[in-house]
Amino acid sequence: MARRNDHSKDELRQLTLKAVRDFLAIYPPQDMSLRKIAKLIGYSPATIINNFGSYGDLLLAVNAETLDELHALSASAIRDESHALDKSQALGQNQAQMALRKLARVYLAYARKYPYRWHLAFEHRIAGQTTLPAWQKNRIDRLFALFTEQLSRTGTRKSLQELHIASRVAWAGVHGICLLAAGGGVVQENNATGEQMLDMFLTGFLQTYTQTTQTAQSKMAPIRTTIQL
Amino acid sequence: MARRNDHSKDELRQLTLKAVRDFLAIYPPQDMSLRKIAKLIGYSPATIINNFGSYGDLLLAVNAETLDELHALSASAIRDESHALDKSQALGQNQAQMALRKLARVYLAYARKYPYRWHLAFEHRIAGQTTLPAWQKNRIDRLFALFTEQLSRTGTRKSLQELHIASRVAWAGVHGICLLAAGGGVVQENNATGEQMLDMFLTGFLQTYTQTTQTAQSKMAPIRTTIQL
DNA sequence: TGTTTTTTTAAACACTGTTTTATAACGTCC
DNA sequence: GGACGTTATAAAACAGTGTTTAAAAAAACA
Repeated sequence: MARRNDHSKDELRQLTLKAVRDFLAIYPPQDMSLRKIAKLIGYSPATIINNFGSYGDLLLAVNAETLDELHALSASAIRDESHALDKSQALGQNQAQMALRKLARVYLAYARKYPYRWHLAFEHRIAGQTTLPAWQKNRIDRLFALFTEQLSRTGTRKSLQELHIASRVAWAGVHGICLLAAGGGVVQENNATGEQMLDMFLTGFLQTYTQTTQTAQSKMAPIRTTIQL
Repeated sequence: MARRNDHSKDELRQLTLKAVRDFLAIYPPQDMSLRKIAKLIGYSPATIINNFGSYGDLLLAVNAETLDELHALSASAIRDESHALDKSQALGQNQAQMALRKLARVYLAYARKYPYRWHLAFEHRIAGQTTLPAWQKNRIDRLFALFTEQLSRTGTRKSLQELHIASRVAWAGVHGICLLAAGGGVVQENNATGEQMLDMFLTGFLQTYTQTTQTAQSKMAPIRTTIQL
């Protein structure tokens, strides 16, 4: 019940975050608890709450780390691909497509390597918190931006609106495939490899996206746009 | 503490399931609890556990209902589309494509109308249950099968393996887009409408899928297939 | 040294899902 | 009708959860 001064405030933060990371390397999020983490770092539950605000805020901090790590890996992968000179076709457009494929593969590799943390970052809802804080939303937007950048570099002339939508579609496809391939959730897929699925998706998507300048909906069949259940 | 006989065993099951459905029509899953549902139906928590096995099993039963409902709506939508005669091009291939678009829209409409139940069905992990029971996995497979059927009707000659993968890709894309459009999760998208995203995705996917018989990976660029983080 | 501030936690609180145990009602047999 | 076994129900206890309160000890400052 007394002051210990074993660690500074920031050291304790890092210590706690590492404990969570280590825990989630072995056990799923639903097996984790504030009290277990507290025992793991040798402090009381109240101490963690004093430092993070609440258990939910601790999870939010962990998710921020996860998103930062995923972003850093993706950004550097893209950078490598952009700087690599393509002798067969030295066109920036194909570099952008390559970068997009690489980006998707980094996503999948990350989801496979850290499935529990990956799941927590994307499907966790903070109890009682109806909307997530701005600094967290910015991290999500930064991930979308990676897709937007590469799509804009494909050389195809598109409206800003359409570029925006396309980047969301690209992200959604990659994310959905990672859900299947990384497993851990309700849905799972063992027969098909994630790489095959990613390739099939991106091939179809990029081919149509780069071959035309007209909007997608103008090409589509004229059926009623919304469905009443 | 005594026997009441107000409801039969099956009546009580239905009563409980309806209470959960009603609850999830207003409040998110993390706000729900066994005791709240018990109070809602006027029985004790132990009674629910006696009838379902555990709280997790109750959620599983609710998810089964959700998946059944989604399947039924999807199947009938496809049936309608298949029986509708297309005067402009009376080809079964285009009917299949139309059915696929309709299927995707039903998914989106359902995710929008029952967001909490939809989320619960696809992202819930039963605590302590490492793998979900076979009767639940069958329901998931039945949903995949709807995509497989329509893809096989597009007239394009594909190997069984490739058809299998393609149906997973189609499902993953639709699911990822529904995640974005139906919101409720960490990621959310308000600017782009779900319909636009679905159209863009399916247009690209179907165009490439139907235009060629060769495998997707043979067309793709020869880069290393896996990424080491 | 005495006072204030900061850090830490034990204990209490209001929850959670689950198990145990007791009891009241039902169906069945004599 | 009365006794018996079965079945349904719930109260209470249990182990766990995140959070709040209150107190105490160490550090910092006067």
